[in-house]
Amino acid sequence: MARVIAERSDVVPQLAEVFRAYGFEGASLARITAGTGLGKGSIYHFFPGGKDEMADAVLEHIGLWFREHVFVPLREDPVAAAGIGAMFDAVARYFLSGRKVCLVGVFALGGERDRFAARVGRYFQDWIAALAQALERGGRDGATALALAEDAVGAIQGALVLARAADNTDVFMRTLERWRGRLA
Amino acid sequence: MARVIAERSDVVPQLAEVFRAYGFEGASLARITAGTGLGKGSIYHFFPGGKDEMADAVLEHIGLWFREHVFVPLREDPVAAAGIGAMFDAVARYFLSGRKVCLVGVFALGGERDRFAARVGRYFQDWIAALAQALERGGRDGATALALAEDAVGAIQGALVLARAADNTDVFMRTLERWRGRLA
DNA sequence: GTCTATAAAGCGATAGAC
DNA sequence: GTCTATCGCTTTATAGAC
Repeated sequence: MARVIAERSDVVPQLAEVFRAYGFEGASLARITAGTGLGKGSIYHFFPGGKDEMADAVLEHIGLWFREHVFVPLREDPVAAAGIGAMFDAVARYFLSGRKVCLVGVFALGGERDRFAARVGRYFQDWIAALAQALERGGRDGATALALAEDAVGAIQGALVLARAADNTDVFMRTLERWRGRLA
Repeated sequence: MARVIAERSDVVPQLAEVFRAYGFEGASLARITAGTGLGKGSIYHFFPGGKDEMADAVLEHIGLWFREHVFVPLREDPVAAAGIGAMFDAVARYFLSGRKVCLVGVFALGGERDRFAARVGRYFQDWIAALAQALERGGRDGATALALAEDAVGAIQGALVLARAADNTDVFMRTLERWRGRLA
């Protein structure tokens, strides 16, 4: 009988979806084995530290994705406005236009914050800093750039809350387009 | 030995703090009895429907508070700008300047959304509608008023996420003041 | 690397005495 | 209205065969 041998890196995105769907406390081993298709034995082979290590790996994976697709373009695109445009495109794509929720935001609001404080804090801090730097390169003064960056990143998180509350992604896309305009 | 007899209405705010601190799944009966100082027997006497009924009572309690202190001033203050100012004051007070998280937002992002969809959806819908109406009374056209209301309510939710992620309430108060200015 | 079996603890909820 | 004792189930995590 043929069988597929998994790697740790294959499991992380699947774990991310389980944590996103149920939260940290709600992501039971039963749901994790269902979502990954692996038995407990395999899961604990990859993550001997249990759920904490799984969630940590997921947060690291998300951090890397944002670094590559959002923070780096913001910091390094020679045309600052193009980097900002890339950010909005990447965000719309990543959150599936508002259907998918931000796991870092979920962890920030929940009791998991303290446990994962370092990664959660750094994610937003890096995002705001990268956007502020791009806005400054685009010609704004430092204080305005920082305020706008804080507002835009917060607005994206807030729009995800509203979209999920209303079960309607339109509010997320409308918010994204309004902020695209404000930052242009 | 003297002992205090509790009423259902005394317990609801304490339950709110437990749900806020641990989320719905994380709010175990053990934490609930610790947070309320009541045994399981008393808790189930007040809420025979268990945790679902407790959370529902908490959401209703929050809804009533916002209706009284936020939505009504927005809709009925003869000076629209004064109603909007009252909203920002009430919000800063309610969320303890960003130290306290929005339970409705937590439920919206988590797996609890579907279970409490009606209350969660209505909370934000009513808030946005009341603010948009006040902005329109203040002289904005309908489309602008709605867009601004959506942005402001989303910004408040997003700022709570950022404040808790950074463990720093300043970002919440800064956001509130910027939006107070934008809506003035 | 994968699985099943199992342990020990915690879970939500109920029953019944007071 | 409050409590303790208890039920049955699920939880995380481990052990050990393959």
